[in-house]
Amino acid sequence: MQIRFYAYDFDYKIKDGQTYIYLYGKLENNHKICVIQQYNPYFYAKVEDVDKEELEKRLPKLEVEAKEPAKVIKWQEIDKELLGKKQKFWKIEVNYPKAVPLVSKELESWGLECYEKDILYVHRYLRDKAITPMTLLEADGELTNDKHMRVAVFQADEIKQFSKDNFNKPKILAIDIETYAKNKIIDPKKNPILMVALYGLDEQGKEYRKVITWKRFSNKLNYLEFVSDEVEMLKKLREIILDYQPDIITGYFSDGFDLPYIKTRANKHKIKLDFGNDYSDLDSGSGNSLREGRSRIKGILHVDIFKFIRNVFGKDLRTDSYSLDSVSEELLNQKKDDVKISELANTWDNHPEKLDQYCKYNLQDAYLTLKLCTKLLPDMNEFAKITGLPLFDLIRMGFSRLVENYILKRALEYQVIAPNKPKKFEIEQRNEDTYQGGFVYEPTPGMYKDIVILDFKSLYPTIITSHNIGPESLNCSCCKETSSVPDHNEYWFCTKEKKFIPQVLEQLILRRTDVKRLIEEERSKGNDTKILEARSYAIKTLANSFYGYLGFFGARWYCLECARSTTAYARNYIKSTIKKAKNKKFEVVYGDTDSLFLLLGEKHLTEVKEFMNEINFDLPGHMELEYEGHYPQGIFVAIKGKEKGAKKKYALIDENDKLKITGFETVRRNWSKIAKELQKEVLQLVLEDKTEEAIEYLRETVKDLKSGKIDPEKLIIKTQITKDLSSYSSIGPHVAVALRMLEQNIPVSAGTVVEYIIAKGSGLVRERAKLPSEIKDNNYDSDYYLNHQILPAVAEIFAVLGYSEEELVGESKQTGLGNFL
DNA sequence: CGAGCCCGGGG
DNA sequence: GTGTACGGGCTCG
Repeated sequence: MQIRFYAYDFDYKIKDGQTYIYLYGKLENNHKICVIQQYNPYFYAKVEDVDKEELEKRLPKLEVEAKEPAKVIKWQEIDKELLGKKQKFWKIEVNYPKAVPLVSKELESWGLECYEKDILYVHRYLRDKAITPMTLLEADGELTNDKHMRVAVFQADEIKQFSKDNFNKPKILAIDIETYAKNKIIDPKKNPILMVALYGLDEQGKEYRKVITWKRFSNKLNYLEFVSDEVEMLKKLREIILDYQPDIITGYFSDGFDLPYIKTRANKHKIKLDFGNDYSDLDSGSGNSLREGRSRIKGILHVDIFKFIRNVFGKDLRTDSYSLDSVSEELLNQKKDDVKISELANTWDNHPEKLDQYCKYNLQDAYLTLKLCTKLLPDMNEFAKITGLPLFDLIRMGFSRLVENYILKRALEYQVIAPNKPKKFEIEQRNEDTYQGGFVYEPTPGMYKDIVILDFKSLYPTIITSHNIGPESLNCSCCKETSSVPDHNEYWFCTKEKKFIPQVLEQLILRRTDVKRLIEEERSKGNDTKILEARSYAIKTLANSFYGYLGFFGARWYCLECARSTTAYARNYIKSTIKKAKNKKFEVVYGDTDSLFLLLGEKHLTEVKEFMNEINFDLPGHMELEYEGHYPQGIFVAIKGKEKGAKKKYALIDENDKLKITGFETVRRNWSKIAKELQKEVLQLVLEDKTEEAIEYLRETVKDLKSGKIDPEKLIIKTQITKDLSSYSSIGPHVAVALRMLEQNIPVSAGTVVEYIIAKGSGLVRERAKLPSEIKDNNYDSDYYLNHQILPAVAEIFAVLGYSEEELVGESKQTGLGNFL
C-alpha cells in the first residue's frame, strides 16, 4: 500500500542486526505515523595506490570487537572528486551506525584514507534519499503490528519526496515552568517546580490553555488547575502531553532550563516521563547540567525557539538581548507580564493568596513562546528545505554547520566527496592562521545629522561567485598570470571553469533572485508571501555565511587563501567606493566592510541614487550597491582615552525615534542596573537632541549616588560561581563574597549567582565586595560606581559632546566630582 | 600583559 | 549519540 505523510522527527534503531531509519510524522488526515526503512550506514575509503585484491580478502573477515561486533556488509567502487581531483573510492557499508567509526579506524590503521565517517546516520539517509523534512513524502510498504510504539508503524520499501508542500499546520504545545528560586539560586535538585503553563494550538487553530500548580488559593482563572503536590503536577503534565499528542513541543531556553529541570524533578520523584512515541523517556542528556544540553522526545519535535533565535534569526534583530521579553517585544510587539519574579518564592511561602499574578505570568510566557514558534516556523521550515536537515538539528546549529550541511547536500549531485574535519592539531594550526578582515573607515567621533547608509548587497557571497573563489579553483595551473587578488599577488582563481564551492553558492544566489521575483509576482496578485519571504531570508543568511565558513577552523572545506582573498577583494571595493563618493563631494563619516555612511548635507537623495547607479555600472557578476536607509541623527564615540573614533561602536536613531545601538555592551548581568538604565536613557536623549536633559539625568544620578540615595538594589553586580570554590586559582570579587557567604552558613555551590555591592574602603575590589545585606546606611563606594559603572557607561557618549573624560571625572577621585557636575 | 573566568537564556 | 558552542570583556596575578 501507499501512504503520504509529513516527516518531522527522525531516529534510527537496530532491529534483528539491521539498521532502520525511523521517520516520525503525520498523515494528511492528521493521524500520527512512524515510517521505517532499512538502510545501511557507510563511509568511503580511498583506493588509489592500494592493493585491491588484498583488500577484497581482508574486508569480509574484518570484525571489530564491540558490544555488537562491527562488520563490513558490502563494498563498491565509485569515482568521486576530492578537492577538485577525481579519484577512486570504495563505498563501504557496515552493519550499524556506530560500526562506522570502529571499522574506518581499523582501515586507517591498515594505511587507508577514510572519508565521510562522521556523517550522522539520519542526515546521511535524508540526503541520499533526497527527502526533505517538514514536506510531503510518499511511501510504499505495509503497516506492521509493532506493539512497542504509541503510533502506527509502516514499514517502507521505498520512500520518496511527493511534493514540496509544507507541513504548515502542526499541533504545537508551548511549555513553561516557574520554579522555587530563593535568592536567585536555581537548583533543580533542591527546589521544586511550582507551576507549569501549557499553551497549545491544534490543526484547526483551536487554542488550549492550562496552568497547573500545587498550592491552593482563591482565584478567577479558568485555566488554572490545582493538584496536591509536585508529584501529582508532574503526573498531570505527563498525562496532558500524552493526551494532547503535539507534533511540536516548544519552549524558550527549554533545552537549557525547562525540560532538564522537569527531568531532574521527575527523576528525584521516580516518575517516568515516557512521552516518546516508542515509550522512551524524555531525554535531557545527563540531566545535571542545565547549561548546554539538548532535550529530545522521540517522535515529538522539541523546538527550543531561543536556540533558533540565538543561532540564526536573532542576528537580524535590533535587540542586543535574546531574552523572551525583548525578543517578543520586537517580533510580536508584546511583552512579558511585568511581575517581580524574584518575589515568587516568598509569595509562595507567605502570601499564596497573591499567586494568581504568577500564574498569569506563567501562561503569558508560554503564550509568547507559542507565538514566536508559529511566527518563525516558516523560517525554520525553509532552512530545513535548503539544508535537508531535521528541524531539531538545524535550529541548534550555528551558521558554519548549516553552510557545511548545505554543501554536503550539493556534494552528492556533483559526485564530490567531503574532506575530513580537521583533527586537534590541525585545528590548533588553523587557529594560528590569521587574515585581515573587512575594511573599517575610522569615524571621527561626533554627532551627525542626516546619515544615509549604502551597502553592498551580499558583498562576500557576490565576491566569491564573481571571482570564482574556492579551494578547487585556487592557483590553478591554467590561469597563472591572468588575474590575481588585490594585496595578494600570490593568489589567483581559475577564470575558465566555475568550481564546486562558488558554483553551489551561485545556485543559492540565483535561487534567491528567483524567489524575489516570485514574491513580487505574488504580491501583485495580492497573495500571501510569508513563506517566500522566509525562503529568501534563509537563502540570504546561508549565502552570507559562506565566507565565514571558508575561514572557520572547523570547516571541511577550510580555505584560508579563499577567506583572505574574499576580504582582500572586499576591502578593495569598499575603499574605491569611498574614494568615488568623496570625489562626488559626499562627506563619508563611516564605513564598515560592506557599508558606507554618507552625510546628506545639502545634497538631495536623488544624487545619492545617481552615485549608486554609477558604481553599480562597473561592478562584476551579481555585485550590487544598495540603499539601506536614512537616519536623522547618529553618534560615533571615541576609543576609550583616545581621540580616535571607535570602530563598530555607534548609535543611530531612525525616523520613528527608535534606537539602533551597535557595540555598546551593557546588557550583561555583571553590570549594575544603574549603569544599564543610565546608558540607554542618555543615548536616547542625546540622539533626540536633548543633551541638556541627558546631562541633567547624569547629574541627578551622580548626585543621588554621592548622597547615598541610590537604592542599593540598583547597584548590585551579579556574577555566577561556576565550580567548586576551592578550585579557584584567581579570587575575583564574586569568589570572595561566596567564601564569606559560606562563613555565614549561606549555601553556595556551582551555579549560585552571587550578588554583591562594592562598599567604601581601600584595597582590592574583592576586599570591598559585600553582600547586599552587609550594606548598611548605603555605605556603598560611590567612587567605585562612578568610575567603574557610571562613567564607563556614558563617558564616551559625553566625550563626543565636548565633555572629555577628564572633565567628567575631574577631581572626582578625591572629591567625588569635578566642578562640571 | 597574559591567564583565568564568566557572560548569554531560564527562576 | 557516526556528540560536547563561541566570541568577547573584566579582574587578578
